[in-house]
Amino acid sequence: MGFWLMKSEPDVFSVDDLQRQRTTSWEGVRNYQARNFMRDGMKRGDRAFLYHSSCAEPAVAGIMEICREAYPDPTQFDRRSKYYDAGSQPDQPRWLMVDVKFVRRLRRPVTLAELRADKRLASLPLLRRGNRLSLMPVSPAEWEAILALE
DNA sequence: GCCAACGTTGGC
DNA sequence: GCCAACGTTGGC
Repeated sequence: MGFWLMKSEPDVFSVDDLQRQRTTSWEGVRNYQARNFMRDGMKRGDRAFLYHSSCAEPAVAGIMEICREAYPDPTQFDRRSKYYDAGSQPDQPRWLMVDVKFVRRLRRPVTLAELRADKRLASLPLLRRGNRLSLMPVSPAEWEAILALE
């Protein structure tokens, strides 16, 4: 089983929203490296942390499960969507998404500051300076280390 | 293929 | 709102 971390701005989509909806399509990934992780790495049953970014207290907030593997993101073909991509051809979609389902909230949010303070997480891409990946793999050891902080 | 300009991300 | 860092674009 693989482990991941996926960023979301809570103003747009938060752990509260996921808990309410139970499941959601992870639309709007428009970065090739992140897309490749979804396409080549994410498998049904994998677990992912939901991380709140661009907010007052950036933190890992919840746990999700990948419930559908990568498939074309329809928003790339929707002219009214902010994720519309005129360069993507319907017979050769450029962007993919996965579906995720709510597993549980963390007992309390584990903040970015707490993650930074933990030596075991030193190589987590999230903590690297200037990192802009919206979705990244987490090693089993890192997964456990983060859970130990909640 | 290089690289400057531009747009976006995301912590603070 | 600021700004550093990075990815993308497009002229050459």
